[in-house]
Amino acid sequence: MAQNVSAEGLEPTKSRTMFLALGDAISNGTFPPGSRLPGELKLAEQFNVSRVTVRRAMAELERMGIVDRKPGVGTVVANRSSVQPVVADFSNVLSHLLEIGRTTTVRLLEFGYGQPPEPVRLALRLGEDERAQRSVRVRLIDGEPFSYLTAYVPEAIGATYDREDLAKTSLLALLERGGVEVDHAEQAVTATLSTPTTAKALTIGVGEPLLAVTRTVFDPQGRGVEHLQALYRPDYYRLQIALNRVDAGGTRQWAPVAETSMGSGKKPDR
Amino acid sequence: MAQNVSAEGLEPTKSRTMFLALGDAISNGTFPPGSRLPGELKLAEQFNVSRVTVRRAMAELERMGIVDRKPGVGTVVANRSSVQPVVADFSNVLSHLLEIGRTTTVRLLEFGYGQPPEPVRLALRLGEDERAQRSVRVRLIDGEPFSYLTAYVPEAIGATYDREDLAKTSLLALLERGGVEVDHAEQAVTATLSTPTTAKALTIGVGEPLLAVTRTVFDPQGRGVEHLQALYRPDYYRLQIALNRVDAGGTRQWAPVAETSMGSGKKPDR
DNA sequence: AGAAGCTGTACCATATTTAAGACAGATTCC
DNA sequence: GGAATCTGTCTTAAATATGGTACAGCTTCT
Repeated sequence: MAQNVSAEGLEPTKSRTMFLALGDAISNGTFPPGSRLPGELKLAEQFNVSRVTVRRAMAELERMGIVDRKPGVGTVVANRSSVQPVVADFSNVLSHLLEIGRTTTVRLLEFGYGQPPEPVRLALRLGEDERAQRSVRVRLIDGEPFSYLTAYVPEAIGATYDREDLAKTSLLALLERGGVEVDHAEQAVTATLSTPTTAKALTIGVGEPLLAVTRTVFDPQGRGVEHLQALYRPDYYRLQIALNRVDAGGTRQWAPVAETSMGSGKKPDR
Repeated sequence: MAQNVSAEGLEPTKSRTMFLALGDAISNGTFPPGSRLPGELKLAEQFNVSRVTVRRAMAELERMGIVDRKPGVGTVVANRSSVQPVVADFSNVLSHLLEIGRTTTVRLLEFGYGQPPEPVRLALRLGEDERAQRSVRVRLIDGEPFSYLTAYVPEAIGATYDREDLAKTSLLALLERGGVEVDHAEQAVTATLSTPTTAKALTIGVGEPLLAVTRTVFDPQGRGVEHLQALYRPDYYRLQIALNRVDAGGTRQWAPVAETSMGSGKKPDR
C-alpha cells in the first residue's frame, strides 16, 4: 500500500529542487531539444540561488543524459532518446514482450506466512485471525529491475505452491494451476515515492516517483484470492488504454476499447 | 509530459529518507495503527542515524497526523482516517461527485496560443508550424486543489471558446459545443514528482509524488483535437477499474468491465 | 517509592550544502 | 586579433543538516 502521504515540510535540497525545475522546464517545452539553456550565472540569478547550486542541478541533468555541457558553448538540451518504457495495457498485461525480444526474470525477495495488515485483510475479506502468504518479488526486464511486487494470498490457497514455484511462474498462473477460479478483480492506480527498501530493490534513488497499482483478485464466489501491490518504475513501465466515446443514457462518456488480444496491430505514438 | 527522470544522485536529506522509511513501515503493516514505534534512541541505532534525524522524521510524521507522540508514553501510530481520496473510474470520470455532495471549482492559470512542444505536436498529428491553444488549469474539490491540467488544442478548434468559457466549463464539453466530434482517445498513466510550479499550484511540497495521466483525444477522422496532461495528488485522487477474467484466443486474460454509466446503480448492458 | 522507558530540550562538534567571488580555458562572433 | 560568453575550477565564508551527549519531565510498571 505504500504511504500516500503528502509532505509540505522536509523539503529537498535546493539543488534537487532546481534540478526538478529545470527538468520540468525541459520536458515542458520551455527548452526544446537542441536549444541552449541560459548560462549558469543567469539561471542562478533567475532562481535566486548561487551558481554552485545551479551547477549541481546541471551536473545531475548531464549525468542523466538530459543535457550536454561544453565549456565555451553552453548547456544544450539533448535529444531525449533514452530507454523506451515497457508499455502495458490497463488490464496490466505487458504487451509484446516476446515480440520485442525482451526477457523478464523474477527475483523472490521474501516469502512467508502471517497475519496480513488490516487493509489487505479487509480487501481479501478474510476473518480476524486468518493468515496469509506474503511474498515480495522484483521483476526484471533484460536484467533491469522495473517492478516491486508485494502479494498476499490466503493461506489455504498459498499452500498449493512453494517458493520455488513463485520464483519461476507468475502468481496468477500458480493460482489457476492450484484449482482457483479467477473471476474478477478490482484495480486501483496511484503514485508514491520510493522508500529505502524499494529504492534498493529497483536500483533507483530514494524519493523517486513510482506508479503504484493495487489489485485484488476474486473467485466467482467473491472470495479474495490474491492481493497484489505493484510498484513500477515510470521510466520503464507505463499503463496505457484506448478509449471510445459512447452514448450512455443521455450522457456521452468514455468506454474502454474492448480488446481481447493485446492489440498487436495498434501502435502507440513515438 | 513532465519529466520522467530517475535520479540516483542528489539524494534527499537523511531525515526525509528516514521519514519515508518510517511512513512505509507504517502503511506497510510493520507498525499497525495503535501500535507503538520503537523509541527514538532505538530507531536511531537501527537506522544508523542520530537521534536528531529521527526526531525530524517523527516530527514530520506527527505534523501529518500519521503518529501521535507523548512524553513518557512514546510514539503511537494513529488510526489513519484522513481524507478519503476522490475515486475516478479510469476512463477518467469522477464518480458520484454530486452524490457525495462535493463541489469542484476550476482556476485558470494560463491561457494563450503558440507552437506546441514537439511531443504534443506529434501526438495531435499537427503540421510543423501549426499553432495550438495552451491552457493550464487547476481543479479544486471543496476548495482543495487536486489536479493540475495542461491542455493543448489545435488553434482552429480553440477559437470556438475563450478563457472565460474555460474557467467555467469542462474542456470536453466546450469542444463538443464547438461542433467537434469527439470519437476516441489514447490514455497513458505514469508517476512523476511535483516541481516548484506544480507544487505551488497544488499546495504541496516539492518532490511529492503525482499521478500523471496523458490523454490525447481524436475525432472520427483521426485528427487530434485535444492533448491533456493531468497531474493528480494521489491523496485526493485515484484511478480505479474493475476487471473480468475472460477467455481470449486460447489464453485467459483480463478485460475491463464494460460500464456505460458511472455505476450509479444502473447495471451495464451485457 | 523507585526503576525503566519515553519524549522534550539544550549544547557543542562535525559534515554537508549553499553563497559569493575570482580566475583559467574554450568557443563564438565581430 | 579581440571582445563576449560560456563552462570548469578554486577559495572563503555562512547556513543548514547531522552526530553525540547530557539532563529534565512525564508515564507506566513493579
